[in-house]
Amino acid sequence: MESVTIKDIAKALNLSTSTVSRAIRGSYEISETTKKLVLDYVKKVNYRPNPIALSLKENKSRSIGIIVPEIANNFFSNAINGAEEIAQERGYRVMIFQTRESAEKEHACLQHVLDRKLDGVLMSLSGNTKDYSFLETMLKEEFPMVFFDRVPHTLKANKVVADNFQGAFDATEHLIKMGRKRIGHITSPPVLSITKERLAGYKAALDKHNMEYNPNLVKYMEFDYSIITNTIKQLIHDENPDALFTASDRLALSCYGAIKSLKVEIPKQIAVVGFTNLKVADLLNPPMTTVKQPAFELGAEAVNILIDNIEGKKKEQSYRKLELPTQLIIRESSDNEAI
Amino acid sequence: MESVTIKDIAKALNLSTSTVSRAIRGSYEISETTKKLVLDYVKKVNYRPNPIALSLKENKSRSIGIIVPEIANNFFSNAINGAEEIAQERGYRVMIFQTRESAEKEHACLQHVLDRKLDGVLMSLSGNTKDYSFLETMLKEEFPMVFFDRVPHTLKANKVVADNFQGAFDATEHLIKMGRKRIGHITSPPVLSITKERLAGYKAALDKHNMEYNPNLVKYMEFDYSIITNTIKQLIHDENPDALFTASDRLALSCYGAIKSLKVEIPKQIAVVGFTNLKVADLLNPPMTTVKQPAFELGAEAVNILIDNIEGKKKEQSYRKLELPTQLIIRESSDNEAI
DNA sequence: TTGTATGCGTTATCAA
DNA sequence: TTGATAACGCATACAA
Repeated sequence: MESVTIKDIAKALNLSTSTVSRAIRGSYEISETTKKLVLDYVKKVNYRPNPIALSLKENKSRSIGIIVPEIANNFFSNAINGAEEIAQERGYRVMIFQTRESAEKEHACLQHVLDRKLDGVLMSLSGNTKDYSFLETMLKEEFPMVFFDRVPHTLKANKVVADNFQGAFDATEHLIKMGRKRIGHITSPPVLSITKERLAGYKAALDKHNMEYNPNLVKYMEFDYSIITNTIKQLIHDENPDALFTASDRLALSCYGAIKSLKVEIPKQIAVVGFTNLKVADLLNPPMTTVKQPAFELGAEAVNILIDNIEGKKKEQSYRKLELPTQLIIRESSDNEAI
Repeated sequence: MESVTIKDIAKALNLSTSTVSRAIRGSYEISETTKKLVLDYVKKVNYRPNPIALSLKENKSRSIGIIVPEIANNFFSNAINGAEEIAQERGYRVMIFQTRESAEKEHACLQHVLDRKLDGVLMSLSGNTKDYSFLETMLKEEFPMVFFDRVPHTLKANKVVADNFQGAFDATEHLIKMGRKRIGHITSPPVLSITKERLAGYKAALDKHNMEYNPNLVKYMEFDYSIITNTIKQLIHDENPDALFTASDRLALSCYGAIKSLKVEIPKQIAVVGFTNLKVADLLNPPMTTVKQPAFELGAEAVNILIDNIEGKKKEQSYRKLELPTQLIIRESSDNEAI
């Protein structure tokens, strides 16, 4: 796949490379006739500027990176879709990276973003990232960066998140109003911002309704499937919860699986509420009550802020934190009618 | 984020850039002492070679592209995971692109792959790609390329697919053995290879059991959700099928939705069999019988062939077609016990 | 063993 | 208005 270069064009047209370049870039310091001559030829041979050469020269790429823990996850892939759509509109390419929940891989991805001279990065932290020092350095050097969903709570940076507190609050309060007394909370690793915020919402709802917070009812989960199911079973066995509020789609599905395998009935014995935007929530057995997150919008808003940042539209080092509303969608898995 | 270059190192160490370059690349034509000197300094300042400069010089990137119709699709994201894992093992980076089922976007992605000097590309065709001429050109120019899942059936090329014929045959025969008489087939656009192969399997099973093929029971679907549900409802109304075999996870979920909204019971009135590897199939109401595709393995095998190709291990222009087995997983949605 | 010079594709600067 | 040249970071052919 040999590609035509400016040099080829110059040779063919008996011009210098600079003239050709000028014609292509639409510089005004050039005669209309030459310009037309070049442009016609360009079209004819389907010349395409070499983005690698441009990147080398300009030290930028008109591309942004998106780093997520896992693309085989509807929330993240939808967020990516939102981001990509806006990025494209605004003339940027997108490079997608996944960390598979590994802090090392995350670091490698960031390095790659820098090495490839990407203009900025959108990221959601891995479940094992404890050390923010590299992120801090990048922020200090003013590398354009926006965090979404799983954000580093101790760092000053642009952040776009769902209203995790309110979402968790609504879900928990709903369960309380449905008469549930022992509400378990299955959640993500404690380092993540979403974990803390959702736990806070859960606690606040309990508190409002004068229910005691019982730490035994809260389980933090790593990303190992086999352990997850067993832990949930153990929790059900030990603590006899009458409801489970989970902090993610993945976990909610694991709950369904664990509960089913115990021959326990949803919602009769245990109600389940997820935190997700899974398309299938409605088709599960029973249909799952869930806190809907605006994944697409999250990605879209985040990339808008990022590109504003890249293009210097930020107001002198002020960081934006955007919080998008969640929505509780009530279905049978938490519905007392079904009891 | 200013990065250290070879020139910086040379200056700091009072050496020439070529010496530094040689030390880093481990050339042997260099004294051990200088080598150590350079390498130590390299480590100290955390020098990282500029991949852009390398790409410009070498006209390759040690990166491959993966073009899929949609990443928010479990089958494709799992295939990507398989591909990425192997690619990384073999020292290649992966760039992910999605076409959103648009032939134009697909062409743009391919152009980008070429412009960015990626070393090869793994691709699954969009549902609207009718014109293979560009692909043909790329193949003729021997650009390393492997198709997977949705492959161009008229083109000589490397292909990795699931055994779609057998999978569809097994699914249909299973329904027949369960006593179903009017088996509908909801499938993807007719241009796709998977559509043709799965239809052939469906027909072959009917034929084997002396059942007449009725074209009215087959519906080809584009990628517009709203229409899909209505068409399925219409089919049920017009043709009164007692089973639906769908050619994808997405379509199977739409069937569930449509059937539910008609207050028809699965599998009592209509059995459903999907073609998918959806994790949730087991948790649906009722659990869904499905033809499992080895998505991860598909991606992994495809990338292996691709990299063999890139590294010149291919046997003089012979194309490989790999067909991976599928597996029918029987659950309640097609089970007569439940009737 | 080390250094110098060149080129990859492009644009900016300066000269003509 | 056009052309020659340098530079971006790197590897390498060639010279020393």
